[in-house]
Amino acid sequence: MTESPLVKDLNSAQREAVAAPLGNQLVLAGAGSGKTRVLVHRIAWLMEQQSVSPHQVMAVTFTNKAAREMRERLTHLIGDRLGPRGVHSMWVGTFHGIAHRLLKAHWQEAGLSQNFQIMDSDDQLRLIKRIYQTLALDDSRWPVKQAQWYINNQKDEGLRPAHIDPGHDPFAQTMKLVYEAYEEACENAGLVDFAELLLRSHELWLKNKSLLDHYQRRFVAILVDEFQDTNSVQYAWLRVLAGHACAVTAVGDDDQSIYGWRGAKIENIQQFENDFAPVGVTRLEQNYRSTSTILSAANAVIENNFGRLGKNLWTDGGEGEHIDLFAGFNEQDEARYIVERVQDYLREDGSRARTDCAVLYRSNAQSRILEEAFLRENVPYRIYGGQRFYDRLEIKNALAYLRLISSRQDDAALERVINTPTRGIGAKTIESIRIFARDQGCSLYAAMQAALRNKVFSARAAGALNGFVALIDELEENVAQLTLGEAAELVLEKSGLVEFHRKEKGEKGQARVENLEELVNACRLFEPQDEEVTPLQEFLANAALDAGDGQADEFEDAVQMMTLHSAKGLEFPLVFLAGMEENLFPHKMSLDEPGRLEEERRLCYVGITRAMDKLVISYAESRRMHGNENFNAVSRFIREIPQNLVREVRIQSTVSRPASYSSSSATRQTEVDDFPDLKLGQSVLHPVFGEGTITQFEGRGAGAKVYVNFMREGGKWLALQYAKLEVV
DNA sequence: CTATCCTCGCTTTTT
DNA sequence: GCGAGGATAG
Repeated sequence: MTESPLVKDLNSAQREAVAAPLGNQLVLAGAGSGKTRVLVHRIAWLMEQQSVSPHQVMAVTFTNKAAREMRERLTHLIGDRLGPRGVHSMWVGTFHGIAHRLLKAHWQEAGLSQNFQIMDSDDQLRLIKRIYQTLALDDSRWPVKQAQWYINNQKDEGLRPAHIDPGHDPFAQTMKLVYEAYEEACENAGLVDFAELLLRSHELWLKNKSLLDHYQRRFVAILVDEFQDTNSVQYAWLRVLAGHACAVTAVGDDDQSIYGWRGAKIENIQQFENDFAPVGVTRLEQNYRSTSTILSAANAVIENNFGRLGKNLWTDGGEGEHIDLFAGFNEQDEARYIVERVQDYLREDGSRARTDCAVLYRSNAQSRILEEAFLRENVPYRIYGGQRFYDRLEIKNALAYLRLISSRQDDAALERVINTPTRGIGAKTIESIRIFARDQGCSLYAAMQAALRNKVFSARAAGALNGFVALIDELEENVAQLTLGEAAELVLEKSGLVEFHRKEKGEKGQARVENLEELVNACRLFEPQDEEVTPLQEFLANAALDAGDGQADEFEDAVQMMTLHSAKGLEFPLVFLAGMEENLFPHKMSLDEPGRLEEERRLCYVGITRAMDKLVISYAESRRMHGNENFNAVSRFIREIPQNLVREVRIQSTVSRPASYSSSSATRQTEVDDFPDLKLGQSVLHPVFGEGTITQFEGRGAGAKVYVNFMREGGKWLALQYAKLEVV
């Protein structure tokens, strides 16, 4: 093996992966095993030892964040050897970003219009809704969401309407019809959805051999991150591009495949070994993140899955602390405990930060209770995920104005803003424009102008429409001479969007105005890379492909809250896994199929392996779900963790949990036997009535009642079994 | 056109 | 139980 300074600080497995000969490589990289490090070093090594030049390298990731990180680390490691364009001489990006780049360069060959726009899933849904109207389809029989799901799935599998044989299945027949109409509408409006980017560029290569040949010659080395998340088109795309001569390095972890539900195929890892043979395989199993206690728990849980490629994480670090397990009386109790643990953790050592703590949960709905608990104790928190910046209503409206200015054919954009803010163009007027456009086979904007010329509208509607056309024309004229930031500011002012949201009552309007200001700011900071298109066009494409997360309050020291899915790839010294109950995690939708249950288990594995020093697992014995009280059993995943690693935490400062369960009975009921912490004169907290004092007792066991004198609400009798009293 | 009521749905999410 | 989006009345 060549001794290069590049591989000096790597362990032997990493070194083997980095310095493997120029050929196809599969790197099975466990959680926290230095996977990105290996990818970056592999690129450097190929350049140094195999004289691969930067522009012969393509590195593909799934998220913009991962692509950004890779670029940064490459610049850090070999920035001085990358030439004048730095890291931009390589193609480093997401599957979608790279496909977009190809389509922009070869729009003619791909059969697209020159200024095609990328449509996000929201626009896509609106478009399909409109198609439902033209086809007069019943959306209660065939939900629109399902049609969207269907279309995206077909595209992810590489299928066009022509490939689909619906047989006698009325659902498939209808969906095929929608899919066909949808394609036509996209074509006419110059719109391309996410899946289309990949499918279209894949087809481009297949039908244009000389173009494919060009790229196959160009790329000598292709590296793919998170290979277990690739779907069918992505895999096919890669296989075509790589051809027979290119060296592909695929890095992935079958145990961390958690996106099967959106088309990712773990099988692609095994498939890779066949299709790209000969393939060298290396395993990265040494973990640099977690204590051995945490790793043992993770290994034990994932062990229960079948058909794994096999991998066992180990560390030469210490054992660390036990995993704590807390049983909350209900979800409020659980949330309160978590907040308390965070406060203790910070109090123990002044150098610790709130960002060191993360609360992970299975579904977004769980965040509210946790949020309230943090809010009550004035602990700053930040929720990741949820609505993304560019998905916010006000931002989408603003972008739609910019899109319309940049492309008049963009019907989706026109529909969004023609009457936002309201300017007296009603549903009827818009409908007649739609009909006109359909008859003429032109864009809505063109139809509107033609209809105005033919004077088909009432004086009022015509006035409003003329105003709108004048506005868009005026904006376009001015925007051409301004910087992007100034242009955005002008558009927001003149369109009346800022004014519209300023007048909105409540804090919501305020927040929206602030978001719009943030958008102007993003425009100001935007640095165009591409000289082929206008900065505005480039910005719009970027906005469509970028979640734009991490906008506000990024630097505030706050506890991190997120779903298990969004935690993938991150690490925290202190991790809470909340809501570890059957039906919630594993989710009840995943219980019937073994494959889906295994995916839940992998999700649990991902969660456990996020923790560096300390893991706290919790569940609630009673939980309100969709308005009903549920008594869920303890998650099977908890039972899969060896007992000796776990310390059960008893409740100290709260109402005791119900003393006994009759575990034999199928429908388990909470039985209240006694509440040792409750006595006369005790101060208690009620979730609705607030703070009060116990002044009387009545009854025992399940029928026990207390009389509480509330500070705000006065005295009330409460059934202990139902009232969620907390000792203060 | 806007305000309000009502219904619906409800796992995970990137691009 | 809660929030979003659609339908309906004003």
